[in-house]
Amino acid sequence: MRIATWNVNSIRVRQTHVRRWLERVKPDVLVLQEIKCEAPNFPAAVFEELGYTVEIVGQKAYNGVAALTLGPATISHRALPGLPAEDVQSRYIEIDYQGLTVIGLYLPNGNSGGDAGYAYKLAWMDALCERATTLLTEDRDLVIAGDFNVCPAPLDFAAGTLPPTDALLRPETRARFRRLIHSGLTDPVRALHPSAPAYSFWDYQAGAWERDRGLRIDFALLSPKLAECLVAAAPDRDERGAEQPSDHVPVVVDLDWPRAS
DNA sequence: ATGCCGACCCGAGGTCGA
Repeated sequence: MRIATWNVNSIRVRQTHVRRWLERVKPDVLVLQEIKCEAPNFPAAVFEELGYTVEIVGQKAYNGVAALTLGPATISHRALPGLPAEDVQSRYIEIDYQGLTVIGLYLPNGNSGGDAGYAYKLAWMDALCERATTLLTEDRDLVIAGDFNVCPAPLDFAAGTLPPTDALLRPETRARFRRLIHSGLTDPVRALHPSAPAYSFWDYQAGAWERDRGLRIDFALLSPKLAECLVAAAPDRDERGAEQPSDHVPVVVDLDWPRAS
């Protein structure tokens, strides 16, 4: 089982990149963030031709998430349970696929909108912790993947790229990420690569890619039984060097799951 | 420290991202 997450920064601009990547890497599941379009404008046929089922939680211009699965999947949630009903930002998708529950998310950045913008990020993280706890209590085999907009530790960002007050670094942000991990989830990239930066994002500006001044903010967290099946996990850095790339690269996790024995 | 780039809206230039 190969599971991947990718913030594509517009699926319409990046559809050829994603198609080529799917043909090369052949994940069973790919969750996408920042598709930046409503469902009717999502180029679903491009991926359906490759055998993927496409589930979309779209939004015009901003945000928007989707899940591509090899073969059928069932969408169970189009918004994060526990958020106010009037919240219209498309940042969450939850699907059932081959016995797995897969969440794809685009967590609020929290640097815009002043105090209210940061409070929204924290409320979002609180609701996510609640959702994770609920699903883990139900003993689901769970993957929570996406753009978390959190650098959990100093190793996860190049020195000097972010001020210490940045919403990706602030203590309240990191405490909530730790709470998520402590609920029983494993960060597979860090588990297998304890001392590698393993960045998943490089800003378009200031030569960030050329200088390797990146951030690790995209994750695919695993529930306990899935973590025991971990085989490989890494960002696909090569995609950042492509022509007209997204500022994020895919993060790919391989699991020996379901186990034969 | 920062919006230098790139995407969105539209059909100029403002807004957003991390």
